[in-house]
Amino acid sequence: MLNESPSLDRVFHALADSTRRAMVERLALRPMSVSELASPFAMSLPAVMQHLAVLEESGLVRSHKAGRVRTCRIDTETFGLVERWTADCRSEWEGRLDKLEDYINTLKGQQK
Amino acid sequence: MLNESPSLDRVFHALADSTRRAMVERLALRPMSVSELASPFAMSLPAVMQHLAVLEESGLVRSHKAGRVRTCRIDTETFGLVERWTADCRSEWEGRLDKLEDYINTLKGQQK
DNA sequence: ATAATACTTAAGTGCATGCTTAACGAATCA
DNA sequence: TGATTCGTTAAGCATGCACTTAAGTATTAT
Repeated sequence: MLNESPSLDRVFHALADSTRRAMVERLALRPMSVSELASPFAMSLPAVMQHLAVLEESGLVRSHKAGRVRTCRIDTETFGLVERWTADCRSEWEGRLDKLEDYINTLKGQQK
Repeated sequence: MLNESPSLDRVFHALADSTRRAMVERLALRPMSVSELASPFAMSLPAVMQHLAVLEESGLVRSHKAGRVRTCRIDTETFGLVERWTADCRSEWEGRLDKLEDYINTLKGQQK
């Protein structure tokens, strides 16, 4: 706990932008080229490239170039980081609630 | 899909900072006052307050003041937003992989 | 009444982010 | 070969972010 985790910083930051989330959603459907990925967005290609760079640095997306076309795909592994962190938090407070419930049940038991 | 979702923007942005994640982790253990929440961090109280404001605006944390002490607690509901978005993405690409697997199985069937 | 506690507000600073346009590089097509 | 297509690099700009210090305001304790 109290982990600095710069990689979680990068992943959450990458997902904190609706354009980048939409890119991730598109890539969840299937891998695609940069220009196909960019097509629905009302911004310049360089802007899309910068978003793509953020996604790649976070580990959420990988890409490789063949000829003049770069194909991008989701890296499913990095998604696990987010899922794991949220699950850990949840289990922490649910554990706490369970203990509270146990305590209440103990009180009820004593009343009888 | 292709949802703008400013609330997801806010939630992910709130979680994209290790101090704020640590605050969430602390509050997952139990509700606490601002100064207790702030105690492990090597920064000024106003800085902590600003992080708290970001967390509250995202919906991840609620607080109320009694006398001179403000007590903060996690709002578990907003966590669901993150869990739901990631689960939706995952099911999208897993659905795709299932379909690919089906297709491969069909090919195998044809070979026999 | 005084002092200490617990937060709050305001203002300022340096650096990061999300775009833009303009120019360039390299692979494919006619 | 010369023109397109697909992507990349560079520079610049407005805005936002994560702090800081300094100076408040209530509340509670002595």
